[in-house]
Amino acid sequence: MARAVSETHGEILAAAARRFAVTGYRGTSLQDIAREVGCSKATVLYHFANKEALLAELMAPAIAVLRDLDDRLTGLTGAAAQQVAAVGFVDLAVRFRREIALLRGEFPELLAQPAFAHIQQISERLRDAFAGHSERPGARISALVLLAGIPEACAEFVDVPDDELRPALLTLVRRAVEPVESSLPQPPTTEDKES
Amino acid sequence: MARAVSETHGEILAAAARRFAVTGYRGTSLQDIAREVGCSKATVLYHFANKEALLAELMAPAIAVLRDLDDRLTGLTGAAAQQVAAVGFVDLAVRFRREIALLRGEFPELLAQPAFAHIQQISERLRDAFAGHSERPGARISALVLLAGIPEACAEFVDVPDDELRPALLTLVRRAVEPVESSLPQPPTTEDKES
DNA sequence: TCAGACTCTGACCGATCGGTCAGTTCATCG
DNA sequence: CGATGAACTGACCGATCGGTCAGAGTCTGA
Repeated sequence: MARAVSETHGEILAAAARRFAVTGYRGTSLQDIAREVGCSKATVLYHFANKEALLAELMAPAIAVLRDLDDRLTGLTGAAAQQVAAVGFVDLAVRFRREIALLRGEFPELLAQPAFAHIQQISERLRDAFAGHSERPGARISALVLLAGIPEACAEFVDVPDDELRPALLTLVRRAVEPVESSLPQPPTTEDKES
Repeated sequence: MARAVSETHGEILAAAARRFAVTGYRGTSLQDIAREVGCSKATVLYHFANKEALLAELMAPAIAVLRDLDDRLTGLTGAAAQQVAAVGFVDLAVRFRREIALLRGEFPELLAQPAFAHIQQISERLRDAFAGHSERPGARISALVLLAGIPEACAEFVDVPDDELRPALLTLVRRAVEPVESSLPQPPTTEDKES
């Protein structure tokens, strides 16, 4: 009955994604996943060190893109940071909205897990960029509303095609974001916004 | 050692609020709450039928206001509905942001509990109103971003005073919301928006 | 004084959780 | 053929969960 290793590994991963999307991470037991695959719980733990490793592998691509966005943000300030953050984050949320849907509302406690320790800091820098590094409360509040609301909307509209969801979100962001006062006379370097 | 009933009852409620705010609803056990009060777990369950009843009593005031908003929304369409929904929802989120913070990201599964069965429907009607009852995807997407993001922002900025948070959010909503085409020539009846 | 109601508790329950482990099956290869 | 190692499993573990229950302590009013 032993299948090729990669086969079962992938099946477990797919089953986990399906179950997490329905009942959430905490609400899904290893037994549930095993039942869906048609193997024993011990088999799941043979292929993955623990439950957290299963989630980490599922989220790895999305996290890689998030880190890349964080890198592209370093050094940018004001309107330039706003622009890169907005385009990058909307793109990220749209592309990985299925992964986001898996975690529906479990981000806070999930981020506390060792595997996602750095995500917290990245999201704080992203929020700063969204606010154009402004200290004005209005700017920071708008930034957080968008950063929290966009993933939620992406997870909800899983079936809306990318090229409909993305422009709608970008239009919303442009309208909603507080225009930042150019404290530094910074030329709008929009050259790398589509890299 | 027996205290007055209302005293212990209130202490348990306060302790639960404190613990829920830190570790979330699911992440807080009845034992945790009992430890914080300085009584036994059985005492907690003497004063409250079960864990869900504890949460329900904690959220009761917020839910009452939400139902009231829902009532005021019935019959309204287009821009009028948008206006009432925006002002009402922002006010609700600001006033009860401590209660919202308790549940940080646990809304989806919490709403599945019997005690909150009707909330799901109310929030759907609220989303419709935010979108001005428009079917345009852009309008519906913006509505969901705001409806999901505003509570999150309110929970995050617990320490920002009301009269700073509220106008910032209202400004954001006015900028972000898609202006609805007045399909019905409806006079802007804003008379009851501040009742 | 005493019955009954109220408040509170320790001990216990069944269920479920993530995770471990010894051992079985089986394909591959020297 | 026999040895090896990867794939897989059932049985089991300790911990924790929400919840139950019989009974102890205390107060009150007839």
